[in-house]
Amino acid sequence: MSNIREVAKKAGVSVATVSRVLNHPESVSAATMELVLDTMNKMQYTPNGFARSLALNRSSTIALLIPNILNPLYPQIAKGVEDVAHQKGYNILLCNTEENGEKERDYLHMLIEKRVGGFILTASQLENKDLQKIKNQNIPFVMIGRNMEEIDENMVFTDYHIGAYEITQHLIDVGYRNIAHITGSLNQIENLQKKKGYETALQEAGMVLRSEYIVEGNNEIEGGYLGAKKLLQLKKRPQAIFAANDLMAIGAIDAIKTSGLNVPGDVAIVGFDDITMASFIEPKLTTISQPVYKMGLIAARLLFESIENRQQEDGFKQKIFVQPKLMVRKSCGHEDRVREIFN
Amino acid sequence: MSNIREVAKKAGVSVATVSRVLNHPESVSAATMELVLDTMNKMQYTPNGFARSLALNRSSTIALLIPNILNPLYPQIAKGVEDVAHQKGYNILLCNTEENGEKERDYLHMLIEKRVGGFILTASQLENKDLQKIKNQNIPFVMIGRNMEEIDENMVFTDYHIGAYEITQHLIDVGYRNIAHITGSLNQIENLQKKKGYETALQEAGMVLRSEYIVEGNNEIEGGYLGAKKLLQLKKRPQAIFAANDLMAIGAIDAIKTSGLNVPGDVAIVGFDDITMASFIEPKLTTISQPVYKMGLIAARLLFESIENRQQEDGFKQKIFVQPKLMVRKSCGHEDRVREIFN
DNA sequence: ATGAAAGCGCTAACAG
DNA sequence: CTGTTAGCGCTTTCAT
Repeated sequence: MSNIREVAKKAGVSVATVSRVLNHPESVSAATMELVLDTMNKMQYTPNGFARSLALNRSSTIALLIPNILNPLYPQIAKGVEDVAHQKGYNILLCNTEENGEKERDYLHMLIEKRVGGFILTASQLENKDLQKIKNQNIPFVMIGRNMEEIDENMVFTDYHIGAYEITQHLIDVGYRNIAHITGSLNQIENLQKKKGYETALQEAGMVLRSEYIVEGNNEIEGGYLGAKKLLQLKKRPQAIFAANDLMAIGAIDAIKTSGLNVPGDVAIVGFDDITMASFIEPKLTTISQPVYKMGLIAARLLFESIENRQQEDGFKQKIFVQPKLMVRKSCGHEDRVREIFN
Repeated sequence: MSNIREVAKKAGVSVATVSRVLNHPESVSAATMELVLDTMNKMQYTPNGFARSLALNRSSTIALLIPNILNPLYPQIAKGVEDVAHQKGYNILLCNTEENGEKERDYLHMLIEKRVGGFILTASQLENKDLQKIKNQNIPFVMIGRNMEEIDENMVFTDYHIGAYEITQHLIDVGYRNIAHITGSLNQIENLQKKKGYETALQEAGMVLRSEYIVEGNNEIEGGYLGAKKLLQLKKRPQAIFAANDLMAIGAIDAIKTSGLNVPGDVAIVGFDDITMASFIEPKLTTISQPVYKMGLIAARLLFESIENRQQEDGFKQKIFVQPKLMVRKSCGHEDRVREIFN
């Protein structure tokens, strides 16, 4: 693997000149230019990025931390981030944290050593102390998905509380009285917020909260399946279930079907996220949509803004709020109920 | 951001010693060890990975190139790769090539400059010339998914031809005579192989190939939808459709349903890949399963093997063949047909 | 327009 | 067990 010195020697110029044709082509005569380019080609020279980054003290890679790449939500975010990163000539270091704070912290250190240009933290479990570490190293970052009122950083998020509130409200509007909730992992703040939204909606409607109607899932299809099975065994079977994400909703639908019951006839199901598959399962899933691809785009743009202006007294932090949106489809039994009522 | 020299000075030792506590802790006295560790902490020192990689001439990151992160197949592969990479203390540079040879080649250059430790190329469109470039730089790589008989490199793949042959065969066995095929993008070799498998099965069964029964899709849900719509308009509507991947199969099912027809009653559908959702759509999808997560694992292990033995006269290349497996579920109408025949 | 040389932060001989 | 020092390959000032 040849280096800049060998190229310089072979071309009969100085290393500075070779460096210049790469970085400041305008400052090199046409003849030299061609000569150097030519010998680079002949020698199959590829500049060494490490040396370059070391000299320049900056890299062209950013890090993307996501909790679970197998949840279709996150590839969409990744796509958004990738689209702008690639356009900026950056690469992405992908880290799958598996919703594990330890692993996430682990990655954090590796990435700081790698001197990434910035971080995008998705549904991060990092604590203030960890974030402080990033800031101490003066590495810009933006958070996606989690609204932490108390910290003043770049973030783009939707309000989980409101989303959960709205969809529960919708279930109430349709006419259900006994509404259960399969939560996500309750050590994640957004799942607490969703649970809160669910509870608030119920309370405002003057309904009692029944603790047996709240079961904890694990954010995966299987958790939804298990949760629904548990709910089906209750003496007083719920009429509707709000699953904290679409994956669990899909699992819940599966559980209900395999129990010989009908969705939404016997039990209505709604989810959260609006992953692509939500529109393709049977019945089509009523859910809360967040524009995740866009959120990825926005977060990445925000990040590059910070990267490009890092020298400045760190500018204003932005909190970008994205409106969650109720998508009424079939699984909530909206139409059926409406018909029933008017009969 | 402090560096090794400052730490050394503050701790009153040499830079070599500081370096040693990081890289060869066994060769440092306990007292010095603690002292140095302590001042590192105090100064919030994080070693500079660039400098390290430059001095060592090796990095701890590998690159993963995938065609489309939005196709759930690839996150599974990524998970497999990530699992072993993380265990080895490596990070992953993720590149989404969008099935675009240009973009892939683009990434290739960036990654070579970044001196990644190795490449995992998934369903790559790279030509021999490009691969040669990687080899010239002496960077190990392994290919996933595509069996290129003619080149002698590490690869793990399933046989697309056989898979397509088998599932078409199964359609024939069930009793269908008019079997259509929605292909993937035909500029990708695996889709040519699948098409070939479909054709071979038909021919061996003594059936005629009808060109109007072959329509080209784009590997996405939408392509399957459009393809199926087109097929439904044919004078002689096919009884069964083999879609070249599950995403398109899902699109095709949607198209048939929205046309007021029934799957598999009116038209049977089968896919390829066995993505998670294949078991959750209605009817459950008959498809060909490839153990993609495992393939990711295997590929990554293979890669690390090459990385760790790179100095040796490059060892044997391995071609690991993974058996595709027919998953018979509902969408092919197997049971219905069997019943019909025995009535 | 070009060259000489310092320096980015680290590792690993080599010497003690 | 520890220190001195020569690189690793590149960019950039400072001369010319």
